[in-house]
Amino acid sequence: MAAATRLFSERGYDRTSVQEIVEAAGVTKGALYHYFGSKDDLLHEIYGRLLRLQQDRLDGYADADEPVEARLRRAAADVVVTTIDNLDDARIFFRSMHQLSPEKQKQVRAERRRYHERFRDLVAEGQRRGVFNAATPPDLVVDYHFGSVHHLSTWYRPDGRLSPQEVAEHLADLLMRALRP
Amino acid sequence: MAAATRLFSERGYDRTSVQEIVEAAGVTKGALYHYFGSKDDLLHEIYGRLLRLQQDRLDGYADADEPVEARLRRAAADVVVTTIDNLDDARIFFRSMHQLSPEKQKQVRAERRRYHERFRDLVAEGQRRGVFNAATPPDLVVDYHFGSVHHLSTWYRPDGRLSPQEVAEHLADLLMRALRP
Amino acid sequence: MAAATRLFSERGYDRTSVQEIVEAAGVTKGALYHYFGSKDDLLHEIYGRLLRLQQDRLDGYADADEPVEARLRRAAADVVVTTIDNLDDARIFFRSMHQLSPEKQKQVRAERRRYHERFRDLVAEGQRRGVFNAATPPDLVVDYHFGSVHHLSTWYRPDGRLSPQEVAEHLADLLMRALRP
Amino acid sequence: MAAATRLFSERGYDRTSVQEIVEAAGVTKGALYHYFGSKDDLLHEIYGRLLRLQQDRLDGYADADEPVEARLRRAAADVVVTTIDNLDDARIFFRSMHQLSPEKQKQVRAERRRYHERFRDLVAEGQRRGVFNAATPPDLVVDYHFGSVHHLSTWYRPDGRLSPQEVAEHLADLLMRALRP
DNA sequence: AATGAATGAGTGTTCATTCAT
DNA sequence: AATGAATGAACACTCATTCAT
Repeated sequence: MAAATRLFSERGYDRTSVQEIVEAAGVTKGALYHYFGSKDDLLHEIYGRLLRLQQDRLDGYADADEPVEARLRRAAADVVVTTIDNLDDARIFFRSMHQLSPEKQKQVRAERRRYHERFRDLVAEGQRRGVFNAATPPDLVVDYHFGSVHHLSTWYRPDGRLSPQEVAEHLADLLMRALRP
Repeated sequence: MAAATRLFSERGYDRTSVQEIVEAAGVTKGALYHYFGSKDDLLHEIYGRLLRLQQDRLDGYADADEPVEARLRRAAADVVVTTIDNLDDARIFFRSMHQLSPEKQKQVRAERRRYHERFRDLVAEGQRRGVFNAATPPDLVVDYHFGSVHHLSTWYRPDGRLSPQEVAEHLADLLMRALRP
Repeated sequence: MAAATRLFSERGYDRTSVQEIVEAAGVTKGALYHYFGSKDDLLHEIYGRLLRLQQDRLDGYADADEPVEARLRRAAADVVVTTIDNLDDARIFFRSMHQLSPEKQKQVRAERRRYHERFRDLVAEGQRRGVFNAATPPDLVVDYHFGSVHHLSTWYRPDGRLSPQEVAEHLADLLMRALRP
Repeated sequence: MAAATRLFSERGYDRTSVQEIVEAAGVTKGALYHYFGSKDDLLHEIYGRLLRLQQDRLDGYADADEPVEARLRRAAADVVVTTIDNLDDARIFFRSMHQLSPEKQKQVRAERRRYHERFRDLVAEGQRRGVFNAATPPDLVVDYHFGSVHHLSTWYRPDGRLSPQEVAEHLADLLMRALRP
């Protein structure tokens, strides 16, 4: 999976052959197919790994005993750091969704929706409580923020000027300022 | 090109065969290759078309004789509308960049950088004049906004609740609020 | 024809496309097909040109009023010089015969046989007269010599140490020595 | 390889499709490409096979404990027999060299040069010892002889009047006579 | 558990030739 | 006389997957 993740991220799912994966991993095709039913399965596992990770972290922040502003801010910043820390997974996630088989795509979409909704509920809660500006539909706020998270895999370079934490702080600041009443 | 655009957007560049394109377009392979040097060339043309369109529109707004807040707001909203109006192109743009040949990719990146810089200069100008919050590096502000534009091709549905203009107003509002001093 | 000759010699007949020929010649496909019925025709013309040239020269030497040794020697040396002077044609000749259409191949073979026979008759005449060693069948002597002529297109370089005349003298010497009684 | 050899010899390398090879061999394309990296590879293997065979035989004769005249004569005759015995390989060799990829061509040329040099050294040795005529540069002598060997694939027919051994004796005689002091 | 030879349908691309203009 | 768009069959090669061992 590590080999597949690196290769999928580098050249894209369709441009990576099973032969290249097994060579990079130092195993044989037979062995790969013994553990994964298909190439598509490999991709699905990568999706699952990232989705579980992000969901767990979001749940942790959302359930915390803090004001909603603090909870949203932490969650918004954390997803940035986690995405940068798993940039290969993230790049695959946003680029290769349509290359999953329809049924697996459906499943991934469902998990992603759960994630989106949890995040949206934080926004909606803040709007209800009057601590956030209610002019924008909360779904749109979430898409606004996650667009920028998604976009990280396009422009972020580990050797750039800003650390993951700094980027996370800036992006969380932008979100929180956009939500000021 | 219309047939190719639709198919690339639907199933992705690598999943679309030249055979499918020519069948959808009602021409023969020979005819296609008479006008386009390669499949990659087709993709490049689609990129060029969208890039020119967006650049022209941005230039129009940036050069206008208005306060910088108004110019940035109009540009930020317009790119949303234009993206939604060309959602197939946009989906291809964000998904298939890495499937372009390296030299064409370089060229596209250069044009995209020009676009980014023009937009960034508006942000920087507002920050210099003190009408925008200067806490966030202007490049990051641009990536924040364009992340959400990029993301549109993932979630926006023409039959959804919000019209392109409404989405554009909301997203531009979010940006302007995030930039309030 | 000059463009085609150069290209056929450089990359071989099958590796040269009609498109490349017309581009090199600065004409269009339509124009080429106006004057030549097919690509194969072009090749045939090149064959014809060289065959006529060599046959004319051989006839000139064979008909001369000299002892047979002198006539053979001159003919043997001259074909070397003429081949080197038309090395592109010669390379095409020996390499691409099998790429001619069957009927054109037949025709070329017939002309070549005439050429071979004329040369062979000189050898046979010398053997009858007792000035040449008669141990070797004259056809074989001709193939021996023409093998080396054929081979020139493989190894001869215009910038090499030996001039065409020097090579010709050496090869004619070898032949004449091999024919000493 | 047997199927490929026959087909390449019959219709030429470029005129033989991989499809035809696999059909003649009774295997599938996939199977062929499992063992050979490319069509070019197949050709290269055929070259290698003939080159190794000829080099081994030449080395055997050149290293023998005999006067140089005898060693050269045997080598010169043997290459004729071996060439006739492998006439398909030989025809491919002389006709299709330029269809090999540049780097493989380079390699083949290098091996061929080794072969040429070994042969040439026998000629030079005889010239030094005074048993051969020294008027002709030894490289040219070798090209003279190998031209005729090369040429065999053009004219020799197994059902002709002369057996391989007879042809070999005649051609070796011609060479030895040409080299008499 | 693991191998790797084999499959067969599919890929993007090329090309000599034609023909309406 | 000349154009160049169009054809359509062919090309070398790839690849996810299977399966006997």
